[in-house]
Amino acid sequence: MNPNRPSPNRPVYLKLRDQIAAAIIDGEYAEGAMLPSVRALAAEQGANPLTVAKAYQQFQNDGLVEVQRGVGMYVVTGAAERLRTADREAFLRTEWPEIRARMERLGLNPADMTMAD
Amino acid sequence: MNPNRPSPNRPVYLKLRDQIAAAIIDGEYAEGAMLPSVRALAAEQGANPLTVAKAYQQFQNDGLVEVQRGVGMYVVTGAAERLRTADREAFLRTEWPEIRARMERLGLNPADMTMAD
DNA sequence: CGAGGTGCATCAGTGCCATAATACAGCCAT
DNA sequence: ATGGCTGTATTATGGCACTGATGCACCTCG
Repeated sequence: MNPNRPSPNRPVYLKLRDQIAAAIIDGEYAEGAMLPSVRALAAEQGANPLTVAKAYQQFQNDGLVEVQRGVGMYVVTGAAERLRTADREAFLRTEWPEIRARMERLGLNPADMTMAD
Repeated sequence: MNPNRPSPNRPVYLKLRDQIAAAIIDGEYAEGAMLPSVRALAAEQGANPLTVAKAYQQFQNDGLVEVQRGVGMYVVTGAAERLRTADREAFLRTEWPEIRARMERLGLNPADMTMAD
């Protein structure tokens, strides 16, 4: 019935990526700490190690995690802050305008939206 | 770099569906009026007629448009209102909580978000 | 009746995603 | 040194969603 906006079949590696990013921002994966091995996280999430690796990859490309080959992947210091600010900017620039337009069309006002919906 | 939340490759038929829904809500496709033929809209949007048909299909399933075989598809009376209310409810129930959580994580507050940015 | 417009069904092709099974390369504690 | 843990590369395979092309059934109008 509804527009079903969030893509129905979000790829697993993207879900994992979001989930990991959230964990870093929240400090669940503390800076300097080693994040779960691809095999461990794969087993925990019921996914394939390669899929987890694919999710991890983007973070190392962005220099947010550091790979110590044969040891593990570690969260770089300052990763949480960098991640949050970059995320926020991207959100405001690309997502928010659409959301705002959508809400306006539906007769909703963000300013009126508090904890209670 | 960023989570890239809105699925990068949003399927065409979903984009069309959103676009059509918006047109109905805004009255651009008036109630009782016939909406563009699948071929016409396909040509205009540079898409495949089948893709447009797929976008239209959901509206007829929901009884928002009426098909006169061999003639065209017409917007049912009351479609705009029904569509908006259903959309709004769905938005508040499924999308908004996620958006709110996401904003909170990024240190944003909907109440502070006005027309600016 | 015939031409041109409708929606709709069918089949096939394409690309991304996820999985699997190995194998390799590096590090570390025992 | 050896076993066990890391990440990584390779190749192959299956599934699924999306797209594309064609043809058919139906209606309207002249």
